[in-house]
Amino acid sequence: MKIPLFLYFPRSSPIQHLPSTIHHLPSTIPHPPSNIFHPPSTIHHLPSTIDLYLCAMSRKVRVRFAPSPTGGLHMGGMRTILYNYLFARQNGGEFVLRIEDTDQTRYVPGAEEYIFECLKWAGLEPDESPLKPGQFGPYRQSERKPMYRSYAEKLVKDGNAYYAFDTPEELERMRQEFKSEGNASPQYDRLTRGNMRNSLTLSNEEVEKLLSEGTPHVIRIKMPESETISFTDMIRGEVSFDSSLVDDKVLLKADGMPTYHLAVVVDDYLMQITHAFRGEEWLPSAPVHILLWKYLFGIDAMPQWAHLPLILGPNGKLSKRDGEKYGFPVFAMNWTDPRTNHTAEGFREKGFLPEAFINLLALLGWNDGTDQELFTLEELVQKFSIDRVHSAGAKFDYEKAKWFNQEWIKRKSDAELAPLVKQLLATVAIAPTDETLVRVIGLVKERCQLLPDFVQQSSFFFEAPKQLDLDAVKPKWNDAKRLFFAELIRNFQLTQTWVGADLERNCKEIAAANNIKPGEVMLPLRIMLVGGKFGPGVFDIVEIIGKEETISRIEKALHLL
RNA sequence: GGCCCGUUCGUCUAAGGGCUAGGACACCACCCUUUCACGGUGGUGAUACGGGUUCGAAUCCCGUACGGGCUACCA
Repeated sequence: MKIPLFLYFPRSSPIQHLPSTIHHLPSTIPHPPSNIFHPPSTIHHLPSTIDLYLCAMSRKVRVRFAPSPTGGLHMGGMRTILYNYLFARQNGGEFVLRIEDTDQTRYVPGAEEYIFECLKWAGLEPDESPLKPGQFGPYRQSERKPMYRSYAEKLVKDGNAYYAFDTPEELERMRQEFKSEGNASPQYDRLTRGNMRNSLTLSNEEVEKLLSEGTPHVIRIKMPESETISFTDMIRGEVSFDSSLVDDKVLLKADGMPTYHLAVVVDDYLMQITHAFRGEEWLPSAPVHILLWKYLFGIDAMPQWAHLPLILGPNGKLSKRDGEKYGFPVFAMNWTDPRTNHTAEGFREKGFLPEAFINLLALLGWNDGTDQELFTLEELVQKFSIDRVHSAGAKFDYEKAKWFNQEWIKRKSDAELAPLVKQLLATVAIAPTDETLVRVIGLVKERCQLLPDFVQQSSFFFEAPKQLDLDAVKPKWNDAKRLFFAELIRNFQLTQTWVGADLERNCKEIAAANNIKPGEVMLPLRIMLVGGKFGPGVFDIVEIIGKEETISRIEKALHLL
């Protein structure tokens, strides 16, 4: 039986394994009255399955992908998009694309358009986006700037955040000062905030004065002294943090823009997001986001989180650099950095079919429990389930990725492939007729892993090979063979109907008459026509390239032998 | 360093207390093939380690080791 995904049942009861850190907490913790904050004595009261069910039932499923337009779209991001898309389609929900461009110093022209193009190529188009606004716009955070400040101010008013006036130099000095063996990177937190210039340490008058003078400042969350912050991740089950170990993250920057932490919570709320998928690298900042939900909108409104496992390269989180170093694409499409003009390879240009790309991405961390590995997007929509997503990171295997592509090339019809191959052949100035091209594709497609392989595998059908691998022929070349080929040419010249099977029979008869085994002349003939030791059956090639071209290539080769 | 997450063939993974630990990629061999592929058959190859719980542990618990992530007025 299939359980709709939004009825999420934790795999293990949260009560079974208390976090070990819980025992070390001081015993004098205040007990806040929320059901998601668990001082030791109330740890059992997680929201029940029924609560989650009721909460989810009342809302239409809405998910979002929120990239920051700073460069190429990583395959990990692409997989997050896929899972979002599948989840939305499967639950009759909506998939939103929101641009997280709150860091104006990292603005990269063209990056946003590039992301739209990736989605289009993969066929994972959002229901709402900057290009297709719904009723929750705007869909760029830079255009939502005015909304964030009031939420930050509310946090300050309620005592959950504070103004901080420290300059970058002062922050750096603090980090140096508190650096020790036991603490490699001191945080702005309960231990250090008392030494800094903020509305916690300054008098009200001073704060008012600084504010009215327009002194640059940020707003930071004030992490509680000692609470256990827990939530149930859709993939990992219960995860807990000790609030005293989390730093006072900046919520609103000096330029008035929110940081990711504030923006993601405010926007997810305003856009009525019900399920939030993101990479595992976000797990450590989850407690900040949970607290913000509690302070701002109530924990019941918070989406269910799923932190997806990372896609790993040969050494850790897969990076653009890995691709360059080991020769495989990391981005969905080619990305050229406008500043350096440097291009990083993409799956599209490398010759992957979007179907294959989606297929391999889906299987990186998920499977349906059977031996099936090839899935169409429609099948994935049917069969995907978030609780079959692995919690461990998956190392990317380019060899297997190519296998997926090869399988998809074989699955596609010759006619479907034709326009793609035609485009590729055009780059080497070959312009075949559609009819011939489709025939050729049928003969060579199972020899191609990547689309550009079609050029090597099919160009000799349309033009004589520029180089012949004569070294494969010369060692065993002799006068008997020379005579044979002379006779073969004569025979071909006299042949009226040009049918591969008949020609092959003739060829074998001539060989037999000259006391030559057919095998001895097949390879030389192939080299003469193809140039190398590859390609479909020799007489399939002979038939397609035709009488004149066949004879001409044999004659040309004979001069070289 | 601290916190968090993780650990089954080289890689992706199956097995939700009960078989000989299954499949796929890659690799090797053979078959098919007058080339290269496709296809077919077979093979090499894994439960990190140590303790528990249990009649029985890859599976549940604890510890250790190892791997990864985070530790910015970046996302």
